[in-house]
Parts: sequence; structure tokens; C-alpha cells
Amino acid sequence: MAFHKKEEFTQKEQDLAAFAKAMSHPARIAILKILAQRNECICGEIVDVLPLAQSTVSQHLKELKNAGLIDGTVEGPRSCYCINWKAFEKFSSEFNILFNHLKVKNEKACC
Amino acid sequence: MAFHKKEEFTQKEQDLAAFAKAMSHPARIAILKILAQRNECICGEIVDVLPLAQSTVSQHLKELKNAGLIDGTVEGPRSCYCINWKAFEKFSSEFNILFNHLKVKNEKACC
DNA sequence: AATTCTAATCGTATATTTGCGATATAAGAT
DNA sequence: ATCTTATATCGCAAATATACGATTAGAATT
Repeated sequence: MAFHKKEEFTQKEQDLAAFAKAMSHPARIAILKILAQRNECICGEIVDVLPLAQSTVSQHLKELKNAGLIDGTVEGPRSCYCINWKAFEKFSSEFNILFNHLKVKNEKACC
Repeated sequence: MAFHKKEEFTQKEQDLAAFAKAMSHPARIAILKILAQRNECICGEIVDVLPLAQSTVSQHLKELKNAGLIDGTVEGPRSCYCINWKAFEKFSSEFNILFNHLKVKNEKACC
């Protein structure tokens, strides 16, 4: 009982973990790459390229959107998605801060 | 049927996703931070600090080890863990490459 | 108004993750 | 030899994630 104890960690730890989680599936990595390559950002194009059903892609897009990594707007009958660069850079710089913080502290392995 | 279609994506996408997955839980983020702060790297100290049972911490350590982010060696009756800086930097630079690649391509949102 | 096209959502099956207590293992201390 | 002590592993329960087909909803086309 008392499962997912995530809330017992710091907000920063939770935020970083949530960001990592959003990227923890190859389909979502692939989606981010596609969104960057094509300016059109039409959902259907992603479905065409990925080896997944439309509903599954839609679900992955929703997760990326919930994590704040992408924005999505309805454009008539279709949906236009694009990377939320602001959030993306914020998270990636926080990751770098973590990396650098770790690296500076202790460059030599202890065991 | 035919679940986890992860193998249908590129190796790089899978590797990045696996790296992100290893960091996708606040407990594992916290463990990495602890390992960086303390040179001793003793498992028991992590258990003392985290709000999780010993067996659960051991499991998280195992996952980080399987992902290649940390090394662990047996030291008499206890286990010494430390960050695998080489793997860590490799992955973090691959992340940065992805970030920069994305950023250069398309700085302006399309929708 | 009926049809088509695009994308989201629902329902569902299966797989994986998370967490814990109990047990096993292995080294050190008594 | 026995008893701690430290950690890993096993077995299980609950939660979450992944995937799909079917359905729904809304806009554009006919």
C-alpha cells in the first residue's frame, strides 16, 4: 500500500524525472526528431512514418504535450504539433546543470 | 499482440530512450546526486537517506547499473557504488547533440 | 444533408514498473 | 561455530505504460 512514493522527493527531482520519463520511449524520441525536421508538424505525417497505430501515436503525442515538451493546435480537420523550445531548453539546461554539478564534484570514481 | 515495439526504432533512439528511462524516477535521480556528493558510495547510506525500503533501493541501484550509469563493486560485506562517468558523459553528450540538432534546425515554432 | 477525412478518446488486453516483506547469501565479529 | 551486518534476490500485489481496434467528434467536401 502507499504506492508511487514519488511525492516524497524534491520538486526538482520529480521535474527532472518527469522530463526523462517523457523521453523514455523510442517512439517519443522519434517524434521529437520528426517535429524538428519538418516545419509542418502535421500529426498524420508522424503516423505515416512510425510503425505504430494512429491511436498509439496520438497517445504518445498527448504524453509529450502533458510533459510540456510539445505544443499542439487544432488546424481545421488536422492537428499541428511543434516542439516547445522554451520548456525543452529549460529542462535540458537543468539536465546539464545536474551533469556538470556531478562532474565537477567527483571526477574520479571511488571504487 | 506484438507488444513493446521498441525494437522497430533505430538503435540510437533506443539507447537514448533507455538512458532517459534510467533517469525517469525521482529515486534514481536522488541516488545519482547522492553518489556524486559522497565519495564513499556505500549502499546503506543511500537506504538511510531515501524514503524507501532496502530492497527497493537495491532494485533501483540494479536498474542504474544495468543501464550502465553506475558501477558497483563488492567490498567485503558491503557494496560500493559510484557513477560511471564515461557512460554518463557519453549519454549526456548524445542528449546535447540531439538538443542542439533540434535547436539549430528550427528555432521558431511552426504553430 | 450526406460523406469523407483527420485526429482524439474509450475500452481492453498485456507487459512492465514500483514497492515491500521475507528469505538467501556472504563476509566479519564474537 | 555461531551470530551479526549488509546487500541481493524472490515472490507477490498494486499501479502504470504500451498497444490496438472501435468509436466519436469536428471540419471540409460533395
